[in-house]
Amino acid sequence: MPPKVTSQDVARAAGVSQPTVSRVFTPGVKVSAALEEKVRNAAHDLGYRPNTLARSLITGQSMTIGLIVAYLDNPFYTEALEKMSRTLKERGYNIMIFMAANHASDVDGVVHDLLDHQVDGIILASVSASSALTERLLEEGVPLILFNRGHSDQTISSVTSANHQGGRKVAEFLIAGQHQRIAHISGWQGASTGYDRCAGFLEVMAEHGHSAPTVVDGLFSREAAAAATRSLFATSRTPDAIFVGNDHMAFSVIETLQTELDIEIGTDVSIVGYDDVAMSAWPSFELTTVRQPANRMVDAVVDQLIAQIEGKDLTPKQVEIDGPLIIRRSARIPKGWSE
Amino acid sequence: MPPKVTSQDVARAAGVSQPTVSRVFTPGVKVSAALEEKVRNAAHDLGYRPNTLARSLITGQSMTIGLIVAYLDNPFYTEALEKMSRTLKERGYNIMIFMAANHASDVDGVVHDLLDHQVDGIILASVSASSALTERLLEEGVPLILFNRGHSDQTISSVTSANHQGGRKVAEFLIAGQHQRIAHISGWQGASTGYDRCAGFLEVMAEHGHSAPTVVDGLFSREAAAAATRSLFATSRTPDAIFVGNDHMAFSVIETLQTELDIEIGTDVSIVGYDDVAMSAWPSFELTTVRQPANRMVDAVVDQLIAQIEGKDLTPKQVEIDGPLIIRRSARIPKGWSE
DNA sequence: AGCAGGTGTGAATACGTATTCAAGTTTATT
DNA sequence: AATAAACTTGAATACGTATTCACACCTGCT
Repeated sequence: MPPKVTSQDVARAAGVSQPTVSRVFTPGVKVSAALEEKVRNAAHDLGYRPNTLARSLITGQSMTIGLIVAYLDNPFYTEALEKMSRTLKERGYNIMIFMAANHASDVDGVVHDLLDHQVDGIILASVSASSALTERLLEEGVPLILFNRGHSDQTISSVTSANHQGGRKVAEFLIAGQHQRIAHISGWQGASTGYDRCAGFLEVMAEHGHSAPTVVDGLFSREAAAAATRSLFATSRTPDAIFVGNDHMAFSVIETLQTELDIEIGTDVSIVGYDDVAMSAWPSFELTTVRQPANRMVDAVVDQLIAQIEGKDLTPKQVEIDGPLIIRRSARIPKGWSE
Repeated sequence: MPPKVTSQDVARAAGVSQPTVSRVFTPGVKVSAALEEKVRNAAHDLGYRPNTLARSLITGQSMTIGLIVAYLDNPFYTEALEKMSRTLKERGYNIMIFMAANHASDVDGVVHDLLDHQVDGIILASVSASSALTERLLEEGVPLILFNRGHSDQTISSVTSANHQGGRKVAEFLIAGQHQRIAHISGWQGASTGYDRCAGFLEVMAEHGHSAPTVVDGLFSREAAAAATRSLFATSRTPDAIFVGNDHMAFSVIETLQTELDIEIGTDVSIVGYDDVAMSAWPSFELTTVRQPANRMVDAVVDQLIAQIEGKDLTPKQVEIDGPLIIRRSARIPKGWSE
């Protein structure tokens, strides 16, 4: 194992000083063409590459973003993860990733790990943070953004889709479709995404005189959603439409209806989901759903985070990105609405 | 933004020297109980946490593993990713992650990024490395392991399932089921996983006198697999069984058969996949498939990688982990085989 | 009491780089 | 041609920690 080659070694080989080597590899710093040539040649011959750790230690910039993510079984997050990785890499940042159970205590511990590694910023994908934690981060000057999760107090930045508006769209669509008994298997009510979609949905329902539709919490889980489905159909007044809090649960609902209850989707019962993950377009599901534009959401997170890092402007900002209702076969289509 | 609190600050506050503070936070180093108490109190009061960058710079251990992954749309890899994250964290390591297109050139660039960050080891999940790259890593003393991909020359470590054996199992199962026209939509033949499964399958077919069954490369892609399915059924001699190179493609094959060709799965045609991802057990698919034990494979990669890091023993090792055939409804069950 | 051996601590240094500062060199200006 | 201004470069230093080394201290032995 040969000793690592350092900027000193390159300097010696090129007959210049160590700072000159450093300057050659620091963008935006001028070095005469002659010396630059010599340094680059020497560096190439020796196989020199700058040590990022040493660089970060002195600049205070690690060029690393901490990413904490839960629910990786939901393909929406893997799509987002992939996009984040590409986008951040394009902008020169690396990702240090952790999976977290959704307990706040767990998240706190992981965030401290990230801080120890001097990350320049933190993205929380579908997990929330304790306020003790966000205060600490504010002190430390490390920006934090929630991805696909809002926060009650406005002191913390987030990027979500327009969940309230999306819930409204679904209710309007189902009501226009002449459905009489519309139920909702919601996302986890402890999460803003689950709560806001539900609230928007209920708002429109009330506006149209559908008082107190049945709502069951599906907890963003396939199993809970299947159980909720069974409970909805164990009563006398069975639904003719179900708005499901995300696609991941909707697939489970569809399968439960088809397999266990022999109910036909799109005719006997209309199903509408939320997210528009790739699987929603699969022939097995053909799921009508509200699109969360993962690409634009990721761009927004990255833009906002980097702006905060480089601008040192930590004023929180809540971004909501609107998405259309994507109409497929899983729900009856109202007259005059196009597929 | 308050200045970062360093070990110097803690030393001053506790009335000791900086090295003493360092020793308190370095496991396996003795400090008298009295001083340790004072240091821990001062550290707690000031909110001190050691700077991992500075520590890594001097120890030469970043406690970070580089992970490069492709095909994140295949749930097998997200399951593995989740497990890797948890396992590595338990053992004190962090993950720096990159998504890579499957071009070798792309991978080389990313690996250099990782080396610049002084990662202690590298895992390549379903991507392969150029030999120029592996030589460089060997020089550098940074261990590399391939996950779910083998390599022709034996100089590089890998963890895979027993793909050849798995391909054999499928062929034996389908032949025992009295299938007459068995075809194979293979995984990408440029990848060892795709190739080995195919080879094992063909071997058994030949042993039983089925000469030259139809094989089409599905490239691990849903679209290519759907196209392959159509081409198989565009001929006069249509298959009564298809071995598909992984589950991800198998779902696409099943949907194409059901939706476009109105063929019933498990009766008209038997489908067998490979991986046993969670989705295979979904009621919509009920896919018979060879299980790749993701947990055990991840444990093997992590064990092997850490052994190489800590033992500095870089002798390559190829690990193969056997997995059972999981029998479900997507393929006719031979007499005497239990579901 | 005297000395060998062990233990805990601080001073000094190292890790590999970016940056400040002063000195040296070139270019522009009158 | 002389001086001011602009630009390059190297010496020295800083980042925050872990580790070597020497020293002082305490223990247990003859």
